[in-house]
Amino acid sequence: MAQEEARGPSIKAASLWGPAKDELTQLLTEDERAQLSVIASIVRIKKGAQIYKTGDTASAIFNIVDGVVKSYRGLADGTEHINGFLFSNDLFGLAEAGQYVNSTRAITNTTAYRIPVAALESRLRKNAALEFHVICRLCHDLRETQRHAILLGRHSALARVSMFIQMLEQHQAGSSGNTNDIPIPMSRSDIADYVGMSLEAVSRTFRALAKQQVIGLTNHRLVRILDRDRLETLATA
Amino acid sequence: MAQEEARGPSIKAASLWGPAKDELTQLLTEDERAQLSVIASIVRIKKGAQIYKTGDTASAIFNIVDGVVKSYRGLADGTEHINGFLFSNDLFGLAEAGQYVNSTRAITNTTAYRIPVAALESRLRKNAALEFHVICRLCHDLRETQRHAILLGRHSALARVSMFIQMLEQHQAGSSGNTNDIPIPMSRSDIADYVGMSLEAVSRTFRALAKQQVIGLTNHRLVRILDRDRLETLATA
DNA sequence: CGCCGGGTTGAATATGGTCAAAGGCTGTGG
DNA sequence: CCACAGCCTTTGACCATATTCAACCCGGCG
Repeated sequence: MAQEEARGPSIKAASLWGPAKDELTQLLTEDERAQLSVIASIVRIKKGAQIYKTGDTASAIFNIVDGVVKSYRGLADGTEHINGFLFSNDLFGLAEAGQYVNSTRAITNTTAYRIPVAALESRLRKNAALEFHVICRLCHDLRETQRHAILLGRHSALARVSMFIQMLEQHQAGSSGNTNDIPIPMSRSDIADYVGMSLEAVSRTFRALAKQQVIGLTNHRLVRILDRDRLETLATA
Repeated sequence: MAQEEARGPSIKAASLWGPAKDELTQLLTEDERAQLSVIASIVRIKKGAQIYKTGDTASAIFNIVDGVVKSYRGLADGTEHINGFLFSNDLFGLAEAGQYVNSTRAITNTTAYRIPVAALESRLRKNAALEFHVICRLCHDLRETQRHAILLGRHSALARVSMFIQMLEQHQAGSSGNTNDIPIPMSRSDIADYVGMSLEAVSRTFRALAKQQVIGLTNHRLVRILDRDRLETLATA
């Protein structure tokens, strides 16, 4: 199939009431994407650059075209908790009382739509259909955050890392053709801050999975799934 | 002040763009509450009763009038992960592909509005203002789930339980007058499944906090905060 | 070619999990 | 009204696991 043209902001999510599908569906109509294009601007963020930080005035939300972003919060004890990794078609910029809740930083070079909240809010208040699509997306994010909480609640390191790999795999399956090769754009340290373990434990667990022939590690940034069934067992049990 | 009359479904949340407040604000107008009353019915759920379980056909969402509900998922290894505890003015019944994502069970006797999704969706599609309020509430839930994930990411038992007590305190501050006495409606086992520790560890940690004079434990279902500063320190550091 | 940041590995330690048993509250039935 | 039974909670001892601290390795980049 032909590559989808860049027609404006794109938001995908699993359906709330429709039939179960593996693929996420585009929530926005052509018309909505065009409307949003008018109020949006494209921004390019260099790898490693911070986009905004907790407490900044929340003037816009972002919709990723391409790249990977981490959403995180600095904790009082100096550590960093990563809420989630954001990919194409994701939306970020959640605010509370006019301020961003989390900090965000580009993990790879990233292109995104920047949509000012004022303009967005006025569009939303007039357009019930568009709002409904935003609701669908928020439900999707809520489910994903709940899955993250389940991951963090697991007691075994193998279970956590296995779940993490599965989540990356799903994201990969959605955006490109199904392969067993999963690129790992983030560092071990970022993974550690996401799964709630020390970076050494993450490293050890990856190696343990490789030794058990569950995954292959050609280099630290590429995982090949060798035994999907066993990965599933480790992740769920 | 006089007790608010029961005029129909009630949804509260922290504001997205307004000024920071301690109290949550009522999102629905009198008119919206009246509209929702028409399509909603009141249900009473006995303590300990399951409301629905993961995979059930999602025919309605619920809005708690009074009582406490736990939202949880049974895991493959037989353990139970609790996503959150739900109180007055909370909304629950999140679905994916027409099925409930989580299971829910009443912890105390509970009264709630039951709102069929079909009727709700048709109202939403016609009423942009109502939809906007739902969006606000979903953002609120998202932030709360993110806080839960932060709690689960903390490595120390004292930090987790301290954060948990703070969360209960906030909920208490919102619904009744500010006192230092916090009723604990859920069992140690439920707390354990929420904070990701064994129930024994939860019990030990409560006792440790009591021994350090941070909290007082008149009985296992009532916590009195003795040293709020120290609790804050333990929770954040 | 050598440096530097991220990744891996190792050993000692601490923390919470697990197993086991006793204590206390509640609700029920005599 | 009291006694008992069952469940939840607490406590203790031991053990498994991940953290910590530290050294080393590797790969990429100047």
